[in-house]
Amino acid sequence: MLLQLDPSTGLPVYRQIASAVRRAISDGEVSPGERLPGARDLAGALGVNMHTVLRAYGDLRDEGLIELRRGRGAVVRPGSVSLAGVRHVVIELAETASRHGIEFTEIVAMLEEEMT
Amino acid sequence: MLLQLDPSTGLPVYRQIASAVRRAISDGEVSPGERLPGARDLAGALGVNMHTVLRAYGDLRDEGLIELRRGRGAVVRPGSVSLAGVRHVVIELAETASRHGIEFTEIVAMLEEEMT
DNA sequence: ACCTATTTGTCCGTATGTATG
DNA sequence: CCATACATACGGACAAATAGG
Repeated sequence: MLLQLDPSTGLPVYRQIASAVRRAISDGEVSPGERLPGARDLAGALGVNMHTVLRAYGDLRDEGLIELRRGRGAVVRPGSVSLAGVRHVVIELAETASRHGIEFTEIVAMLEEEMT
Repeated sequence: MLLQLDPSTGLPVYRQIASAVRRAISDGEVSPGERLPGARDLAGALGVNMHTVLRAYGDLRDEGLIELRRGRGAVVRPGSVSLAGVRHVVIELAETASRHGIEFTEIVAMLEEEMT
């Protein structure tokens, strides 16, 4: 799993890490059951603090993509492939909407039409 | 405004037309106030029936992107640039969700987290 | 202001394919 | 396998809006 940060985007580092992991799961670079790199290792490789990586991992856990247990590290959960792909587009939509100043309720209305 | 159909996708022609027009608006190839090609002309150029184009135009009108009046044709509405961009991502999300079998309510929950 | 020809979307119906029960 | 419903695409006729003289 190759991971790259881009300082020019202005996006928080922990979000960039989470996005990169989501993409890796969605693209099948890491499969359910596999372990992600340990927080210390990844932090060292990226040149950031361990807690920054852990914040990203925590978000991914809250989204249901990975399991996080002391001693075992971060393990990709079954079903995460679909979730990661969808989550990626959800985030893209949220960013697009806020960029254009469109409200959440309006987005939901548009989505409801489209998903009928 | 150049428009191209792809028969291999299996997507309904009227949807392909609507998508292409949305992208053209979003990319600034046509600006608010400008006229879209008449339904007969565009249909002739694409080799489809006039009503197929009109169905696409009707959908775009329902989305608030264009105005449709007989005698005058289809005119791009102000504010359509933002709307077109957002709508494009909304459709992408709807397709991704259905492909992965994820329900509308679940998508809304994910979106709410993200847009807070 | 008037008339008329043209442009253009709207409304009627029809055929075909594709799920659905 | 059949019937039903639905969506897609096409065709012809119609009426509103527009443009030119």
